Amino acid sequence: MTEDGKVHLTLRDVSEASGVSEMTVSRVLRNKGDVSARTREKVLAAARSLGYVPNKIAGALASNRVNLVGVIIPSLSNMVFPEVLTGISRVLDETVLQPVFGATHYAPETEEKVIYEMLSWRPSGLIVAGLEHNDAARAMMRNAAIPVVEIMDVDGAAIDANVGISHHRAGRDMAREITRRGYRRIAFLGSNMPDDHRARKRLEGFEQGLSEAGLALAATEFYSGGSSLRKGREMATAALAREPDLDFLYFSNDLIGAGGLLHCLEAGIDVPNRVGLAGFNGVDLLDGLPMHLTTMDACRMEIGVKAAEIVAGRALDGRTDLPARIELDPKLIRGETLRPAPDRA
Amino acid sequence: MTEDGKVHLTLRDVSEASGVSEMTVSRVLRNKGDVSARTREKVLAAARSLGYVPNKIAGALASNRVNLVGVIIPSLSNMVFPEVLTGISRVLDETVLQPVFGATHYAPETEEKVIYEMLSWRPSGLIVAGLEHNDAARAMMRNAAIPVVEIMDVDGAAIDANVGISHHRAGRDMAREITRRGYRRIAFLGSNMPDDHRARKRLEGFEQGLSEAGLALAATEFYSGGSSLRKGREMATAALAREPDLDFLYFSNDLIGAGGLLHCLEAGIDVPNRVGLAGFNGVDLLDGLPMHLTTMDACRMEIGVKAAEIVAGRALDGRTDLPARIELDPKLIRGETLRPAPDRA
DNA sequence: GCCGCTATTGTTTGCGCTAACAAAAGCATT
DNA sequence: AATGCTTTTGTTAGCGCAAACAATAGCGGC
Repeated sequence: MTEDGKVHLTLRDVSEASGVSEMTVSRVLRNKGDVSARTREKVLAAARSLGYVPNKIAGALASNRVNLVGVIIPSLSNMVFPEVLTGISRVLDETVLQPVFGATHYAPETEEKVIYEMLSWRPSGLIVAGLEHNDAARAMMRNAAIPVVEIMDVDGAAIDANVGISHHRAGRDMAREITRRGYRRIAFLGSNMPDDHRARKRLEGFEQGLSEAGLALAATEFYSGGSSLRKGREMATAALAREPDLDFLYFSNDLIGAGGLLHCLEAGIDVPNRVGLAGFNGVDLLDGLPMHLTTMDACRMEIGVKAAEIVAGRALDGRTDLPARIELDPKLIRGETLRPAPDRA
Repeated sequence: MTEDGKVHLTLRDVSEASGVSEMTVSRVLRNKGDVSARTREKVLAAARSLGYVPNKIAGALASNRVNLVGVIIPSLSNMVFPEVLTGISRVLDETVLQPVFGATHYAPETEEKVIYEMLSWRPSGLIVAGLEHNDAARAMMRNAAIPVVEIMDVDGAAIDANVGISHHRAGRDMAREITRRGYRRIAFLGSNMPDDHRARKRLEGFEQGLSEAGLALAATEFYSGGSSLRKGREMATAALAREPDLDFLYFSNDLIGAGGLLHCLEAGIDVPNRVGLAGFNGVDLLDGLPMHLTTMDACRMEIGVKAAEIVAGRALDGRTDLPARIELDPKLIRGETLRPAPDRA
């Protein structure tokens, strides 16, 4: 079947092969407008036998509509984002829109470039992780005249719409849970990436929560590069060596938290009584460790769903009634690395 | 600065603002052809102050060149693929090409749709995971007249170029290592997805390797859904309950393997003497477990790099001297869950 | 068979840009 | 100042498709 020879098949080829006008072919292939069943069959048969694939570049230019949604996140290898992407896909799959992904690697200049590239394809919407962008990026998104949803974080001013959790609050709430349970010598262990604003905000909120209880961080430990169990182990080891009387380790994510937990268990430390631990994210990949790590769910899937709903609703249905800001509730997952709370009246 | 008002800025707007022709603006923004420094400055200033973002849709149509490379993989949330994507990005970042990702969720019809969508954007190349595709997908890729690289797997016939490892061989080699070390009651534990052809090939190779030693699988255990430590634990528990005299558990990936390992350690089983374990992939995220899991490196990063090099070399430099098939060597990572090999003459 | 409709098909135009070619400007040499 | 170059800028046409409008076919009622 599938003739070669021609390098680029166009509507004209299908039109000639089926004996109708290009416009009719176009209508058949897009299911747009009325076409008689007989003609439709003829056209589809011709298109199929030629192996014709429509040229969306030309279609987009002619119709001034591009059914793409740019999704810009720091990293594809961070376990945090796949779940957000799943939420986005789940919603967009029900529409004509398609997500296109770009990664910034936590670098503002890279983010600017990625946004520029995305916008140069004139997408129907943009979903961007975080509220921090450089001026150029911010200006481009403001001028783009498409729905822009900033996700993950709500601590700051959004350009357009915003869906996420307050990382500041997440940190503060965790601090309250920890202090309320009687832990007093508390360490923070996390990444030292200056552009991981959400981790920074959690730390700030955490410190605020501690200070409300009259406490300050007893130790901090930072690492660079990607997370892994090993990094968590090393940090826990180092922190406990330096400050042996620590009684709580708060990690900036679950993977390093799990590593820290493994270290403590191996070292024969009584968890959660002698030392408690907590992470962040609610990564269920890790469910299955000897002990459930205390963590806080970041509502990742739901963030993706809500963000996609806003983009789809606005871009496709022209809805203007959709919320511009959705703050979700990170929920504490108690696990077994946090002592039970004391009874209170 | 950035004037609003106009919804769509075009070259003409920049041209009028800077007092030169559209063509000259186009040349400046693409760094193409000679433009005097003075004109260049004028144009760039105008473009910047207007907030102009070129329209790649129009550019691509006019030039018949689209600097995108479609990358089609089963899943973004499988820990296996981020590393491949990293390899691809690393190479393409040095070129004008940009990767665009699509996920098939291991469903051939979804794959067909994703390939169709990708091709309708007329990309410069395609990188597709696996060698198994339905007829329509295969025909489209054959007719696309662009470089198509099938990755991960080399056990089968490729459409165009092919980079990967032999999963059949990986399974067989692992069986040889295991039997050589004296394990005899061996179980396979993996996913039951009918369309995970690479896992299937590993199992087939594994069985062949066993039969060379006069053995057969003593047990199999399958799961559905995503991998997690918990799944691995459950499968190990179930397999050992059913066949208490098993002395080896071969898992189809590292995550479930790690779960199995945690179960064995907790149950007080002597690893690797009473029971040995192995996984597949070489996921270094998990480095940091109480014991290093034996596994086999799937060369994921290198697969991405080589595939991208082939696409870039062919699409950009018109090179025809690039290899059409690259088989990489999966390397055994011994870890500590496999007994030492007996000495041999 | 003619009218007036609706269902179906066709024609023209232009989306915003770049390739190819055309023209003009700059500049040293004679 | 005219010549022959190179460098810089402009003009024309068309990429493949879909919107808007135009035309034709089909069909029932009289």
